[in-house]
Amino acid sequence: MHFRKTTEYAIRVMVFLAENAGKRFSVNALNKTLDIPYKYLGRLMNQLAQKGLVEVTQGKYGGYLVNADRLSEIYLYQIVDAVEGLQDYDRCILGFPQCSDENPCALHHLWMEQREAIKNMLYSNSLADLLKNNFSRR
Amino acid sequence: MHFRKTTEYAIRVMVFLAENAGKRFSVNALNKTLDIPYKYLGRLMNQLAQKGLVEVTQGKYGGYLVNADRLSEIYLYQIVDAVEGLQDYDRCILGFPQCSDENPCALHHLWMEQREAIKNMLYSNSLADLLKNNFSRR
DNA sequence: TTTAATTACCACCTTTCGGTGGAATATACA
DNA sequence: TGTATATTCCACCGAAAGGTGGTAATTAAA
Ligand code: SF4
Ligand code: SF4
Repeated sequence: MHFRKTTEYAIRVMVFLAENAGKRFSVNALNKTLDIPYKYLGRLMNQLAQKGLVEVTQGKYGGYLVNADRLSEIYLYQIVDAVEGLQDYDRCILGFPQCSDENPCALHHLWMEQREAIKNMLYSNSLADLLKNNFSRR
Repeated sequence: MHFRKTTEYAIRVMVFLAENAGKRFSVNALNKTLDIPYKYLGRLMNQLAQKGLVEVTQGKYGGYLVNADRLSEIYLYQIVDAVEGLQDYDRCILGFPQCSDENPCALHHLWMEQREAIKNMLYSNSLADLLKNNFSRR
């Protein structure tokens, strides 16, 4: 029960860029401060740029940044979605075809409760919320 | 964010055996009703048996079972522990070395809340609880 | 216009997880 | 004692995730 390593990397980077909103960082710089493998990070940043979560400038003195005025528009679920997709959050633990809220297996309620809590956390917190330590929970 | 497939398999089997407590099932029988690859399931059952979560009898008419009077002793965390270990549940999402409850990153509180909720769910529900739909949550 | 710093792209390697095949061993019972 | 039905064990296969290397394209500025 965990996020993929790549997802952790992505969150790490995004939180860092949010804390330094407006400043531009090269992969090299990010690699040094964030302890994520250089080449892998490069690929990841490219992905995040293509999904529109960070702005990129190429060439010398180029790099990645997230603008301060976008912090409240970028939610955690978008970061997760960009790297590992959101499918798993609607998939069931036992995967029986016949099941539903009306015809649940022994774990249904227990499991749904946790899943919904996590989904809710991802959907209700933007980067701005994180920085404010303004954690909305419900 | 998901359990390993193997963990799902394990929970599936254990819940099934709990629902049919006392009855013995061969891998073949389990494979047919639970839709888990035959050989892989065989290996998994062996693991569960070695961890003491199921009783096994070898040879003809042999198979696996869980006794009715053990249902209240077998907790979800034991099943998870038996197949994927519990390490991930104490590992942090960002993995910075300097962090703690006193010196948290922007995600700390948010993340800990979910992690603890899941751990609590695993630690406070036995197979007997599942069957009773008697979900203790705190 | 050349150079240095940087992203973009593509192919490949490694590790881990899920899955398979086959033979050895155990056991009930005819 | 022989046979059928099981588990057990070991080695291997395949797919997916994580990670690396090399080179082309892009850009600022000397
Ligand atoms: S009842 Fe719920 S938890 Fe159980 S298998 Fe169906 S969707 Fe999954
Ligand atoms: S502060 Fe908490 S969430 Fe953040 S890196 Fe440390 S342990 Fe993880």
